[in-house]
Amino acid sequence: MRVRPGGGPQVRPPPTLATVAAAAGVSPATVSRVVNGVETVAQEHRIAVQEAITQLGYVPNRAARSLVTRRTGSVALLVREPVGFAVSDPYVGSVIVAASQCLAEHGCQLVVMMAREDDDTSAGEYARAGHIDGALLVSLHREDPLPQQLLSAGVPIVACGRPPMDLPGLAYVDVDNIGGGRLAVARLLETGRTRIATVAGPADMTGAQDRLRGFRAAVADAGLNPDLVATASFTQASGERAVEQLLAAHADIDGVFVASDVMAFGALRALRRMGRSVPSDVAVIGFDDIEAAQYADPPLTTVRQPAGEQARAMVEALMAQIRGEEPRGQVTLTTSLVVRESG
Amino acid sequence: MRVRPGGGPQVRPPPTLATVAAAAGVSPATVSRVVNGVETVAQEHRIAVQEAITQLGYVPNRAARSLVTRRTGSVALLVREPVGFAVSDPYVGSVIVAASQCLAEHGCQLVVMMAREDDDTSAGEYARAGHIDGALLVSLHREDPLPQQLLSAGVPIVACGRPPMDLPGLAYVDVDNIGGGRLAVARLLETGRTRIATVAGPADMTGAQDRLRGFRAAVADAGLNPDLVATASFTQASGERAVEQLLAAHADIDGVFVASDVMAFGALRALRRMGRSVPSDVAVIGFDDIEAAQYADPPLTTVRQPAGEQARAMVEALMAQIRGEEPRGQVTLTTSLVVRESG
DNA sequence: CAAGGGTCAGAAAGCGCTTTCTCCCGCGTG
DNA sequence: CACGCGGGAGAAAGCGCTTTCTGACCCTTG
Repeated sequence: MRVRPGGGPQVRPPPTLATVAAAAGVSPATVSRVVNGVETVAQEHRIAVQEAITQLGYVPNRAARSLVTRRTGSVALLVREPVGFAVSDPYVGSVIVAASQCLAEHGCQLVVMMAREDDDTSAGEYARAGHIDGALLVSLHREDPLPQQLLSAGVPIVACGRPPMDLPGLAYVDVDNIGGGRLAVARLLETGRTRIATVAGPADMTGAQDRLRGFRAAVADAGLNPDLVATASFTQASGERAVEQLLAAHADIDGVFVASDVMAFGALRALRRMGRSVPSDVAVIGFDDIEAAQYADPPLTTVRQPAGEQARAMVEALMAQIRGEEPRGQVTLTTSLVVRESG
Repeated sequence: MRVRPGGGPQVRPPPTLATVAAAAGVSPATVSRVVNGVETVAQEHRIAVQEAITQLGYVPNRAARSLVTRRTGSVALLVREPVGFAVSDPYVGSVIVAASQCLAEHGCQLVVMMAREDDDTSAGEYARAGHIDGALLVSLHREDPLPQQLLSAGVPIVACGRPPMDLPGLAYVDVDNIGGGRLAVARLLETGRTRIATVAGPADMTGAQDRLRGFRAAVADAGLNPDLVATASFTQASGERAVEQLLAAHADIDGVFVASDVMAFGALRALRRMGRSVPSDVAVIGFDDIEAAQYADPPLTTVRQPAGEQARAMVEALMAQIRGEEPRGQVTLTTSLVVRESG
């Protein structure tokens, strides 16, 4: 094919290393050295090359580079969730944004891949095809074979949150969910609540279970009943339903710890519908501190997890692994209480 | 470097085309033909190669392939917005998810890049470095030089929504925002509203302006005052403020068209705080039909734009361009009204 | 003045793949 | 029987880059 058939205006091919070398009057090797910041190049040549580069608008071809260096400069973010969840959950969204920013500082790109029911192997193959230097794993579920696959293929990975399966070598960055649950209960106790319930997340996600553990421990410590528990699935609708059930069974509940802000929005709605005022009748405390929490009605008191910090820690851990350093393994970040009006 | 210094378990390098060829007793060229589905290979060899591939777990190296084919199998999604917006705006999120799905069906990956204040050229360079077959542009602002850059570099692009700048060759997929604005007003009129206001989006975004145009036209057609307009920035907080201002200036407003669901949530909150009940005192109609709209209190009546369809159309248009076909140029999808309880 | 050492730049060998180009072989045809 | 033709497979030439190896040159030193 000499000319693109229906293609638009003819575009001349982008300049290559050789073009630059010719323009600067040096060898391709020298240009490569300048581009890669190798020190042993005479000042005079360095300048000539740099001028040629800017003048020609040269940009190194990544495919060619990665073919020889075995590094691609991109990192995958694998969301192991059947679609939509990732982007519909604001906390995950924040992690994605922050990770993307942080990777950019390392000169890396983020490739976002979501799980697909019909083709569960594609992510693994993609990684193994060498199109990626490493991967960030989000929303892992217990039976997912992917982490094991990547681990044994030697692909550097870091999980977001403590993974639900038992893989000793798997690095992760978690937040202190147990402590977060305790924090919420402590606040409810402080404000004089004595019938404290919780809306927990799914049973196969470690974060959700840890929050529940923290809740139970703190409530039991206070000598109260730790079994006012309803389970939901991190969506607003499920949170709404869970609170309805809780109040139907125990009309005297005066405080609820809801394991995510999005579910807490559902909880607020259910309470309003059932004629309870927040926080005077029932206090509500969420988890995440997503942006919308401050715009809820009333503004949501919540346990803050540091999305940005978590993303940053994950990226740093991953970059270290990619550089071949011994991974630091597991990191846990602290959570904190943000007091607003709901509880 | 013979051995990775601190690296984990030793991993043998992935099999190459040559490995497979040796195992199958054919030449590398034949393996390549089988992998790429070229017909002129004897059945016998084809089978031998396929067996060798599955047995060795061979995955083609994308960098090597793209070096020669000049195709990478990945497409960028460039969000031209200073961070966070993309993922915090559920509509954009839905488009991302749908585009990613649709691209996967074409065997392509999505690389998500957000604008960064400190390095505005990186996206353009990345694209020109040949790491990408084409790009989807989201949230374009008027002064953005990127589309022009990509266009003249010959990179196939498709914009999400009609672009705010004048670039004849730029393909895009828009939704009928004007019609959507009219739809909302028609509904408000139907339910007997006579003092109809709107919360509009930013002035430099075409979608926002088109919705406003539709609003104005329909209100004027009905012989009502088309100037009850407040401007906000597509965030919940700004929507809340805008409605406050509207009601402060015109206490008798009985219907509001809010140009996005997220802003409409803010509007609902402001109305509640100001003691107006929805929809009996003031009807509220949003735009987007994001998932949360049905969980609002009251459930939000809204103008639906087809996120999935839009993403799909964008991807198809882009793939056509990549294949070198004459681009179909501009597409506009219809919007529809989803009646719930708020208006 | 010769030998040794240190700097810096070019030549060239690939990285793993696709894609010509070439060749071989078996067939039908004049 | 010689010839041409075409299907199918291998040889080999790169794609654009990095990196080792080699070598030229200059400076220091005995």
